[in-house]
Amino acid sequence: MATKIDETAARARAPLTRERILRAAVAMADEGGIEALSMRRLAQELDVVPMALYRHVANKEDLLDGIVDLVVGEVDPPETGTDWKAAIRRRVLSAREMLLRHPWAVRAIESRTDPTPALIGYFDEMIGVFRSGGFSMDLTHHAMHAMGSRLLGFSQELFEDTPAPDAAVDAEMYRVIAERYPNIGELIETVMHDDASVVGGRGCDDRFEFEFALDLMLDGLERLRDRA
Amino acid sequence: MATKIDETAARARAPLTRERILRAAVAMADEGGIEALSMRRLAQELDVVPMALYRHVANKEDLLDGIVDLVVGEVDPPETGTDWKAAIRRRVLSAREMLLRHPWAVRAIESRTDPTPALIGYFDEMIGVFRSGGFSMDLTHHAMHAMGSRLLGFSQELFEDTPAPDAAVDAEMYRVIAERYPNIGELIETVMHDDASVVGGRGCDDRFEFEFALDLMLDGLERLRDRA
DNA sequence: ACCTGAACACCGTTCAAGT
DNA sequence: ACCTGAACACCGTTCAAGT
Repeated sequence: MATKIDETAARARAPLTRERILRAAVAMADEGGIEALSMRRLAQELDVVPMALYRHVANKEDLLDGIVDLVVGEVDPPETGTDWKAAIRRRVLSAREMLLRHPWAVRAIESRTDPTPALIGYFDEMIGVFRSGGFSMDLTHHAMHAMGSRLLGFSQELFEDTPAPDAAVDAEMYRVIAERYPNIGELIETVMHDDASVVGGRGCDDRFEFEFALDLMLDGLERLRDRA
Repeated sequence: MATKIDETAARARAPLTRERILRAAVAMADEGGIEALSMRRLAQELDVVPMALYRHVANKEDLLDGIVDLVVGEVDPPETGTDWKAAIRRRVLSAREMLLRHPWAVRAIESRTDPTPALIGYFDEMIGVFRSGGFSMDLTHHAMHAMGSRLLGFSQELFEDTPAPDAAVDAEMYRVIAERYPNIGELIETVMHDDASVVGGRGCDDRFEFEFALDLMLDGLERLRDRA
């Protein structure tokens, strides 16, 4: 009887739309990572036969394009009426928050071969802010590239989610690391020490580090603009 | 008879080793992208039954760890005896060249949940260069984070491989883009114009843009070091 | 003890057979 | 015309049966 009601509810559910599919896909990726998102599991989640998805989505690539656009759309539009620096700063931090909400998004975006509409719009608006901040088109161009590049090549969030299940195991691990990688050992020691005051403080203050990099870049760009 | 010789040659081939498997995997990813790399295709390429790979590799994750370490190992070690700025600069450019040789590497590295040994070593050496350049441990820490972050959130190589098969199609596409995205339109126009002298010049000089960002960051870091 | 074929539990997508 | 079950060509990996 409960089953009967459930079935009725399922059948009465809103009809399948692209929107509904994309939202379910985002939820699925949020929950289990991008590799947990499959057409078949998605169909199951929506109480629908796998092939039904293909009426609203050309294929899986199209689905990925769709969810990328959905989450990029979550980034706040740039504020108008503030100076360029504050506007860029706010927007970049808003983008960062979106990426924290959807940890799979970076890789999903990087896997797109063609830029999606929302992505293009995002860049367009960003360029606009630089321009109205008095940047030449040339400098704006360089600025956009600079803001997008990862200078170490690899993301360095490598040590962020090292779990600390046991202080003793942790200490032993630290000893091993420090022996083989003296510079990292010293760095960890410094960060740990500075961090002693913070409650449960281990590792880095990611938000602080991100803003450090952001301000370094923005200050550098400002200097270049004023020099010209 | 040719078949007979081929079979003999195949059987006489070097025995399966982890090294040989990893090298073949890198070659396969180089050729067809990371999604073309499968255990089964790899085994086929090595004239071996799929299960034979599992003697040298725990599973596919282990294989990916392995090829990440292999390509990270291709990055030149930091020079000693030069100043910190030149050493960092050279090494980052060396890393960039590796990433251009292996376009799949960025995503592969980002998909690793735990840092691999070569990755840890890379960071350790980089930290060492900053330290011997007179950077405090604190500033070194921030510098490492700054060099690793992507401030636009998304990589911006989005427009780089727009093909130019037909000038007329290109012009039409440009008109459409410029109408909808005025700032990108203006940027493209500027870049195209500046680029007129370059032979076949379309799009950005990626190397220049990368060095622009790198120098912006390094100059900013130097200023911070000297201030302290 | 080592090796490996078959099998399992998945994929994305095609296509022909149903309504 | 629309929908969908079965099928196809793949995956990574387990496991039991072979040597």
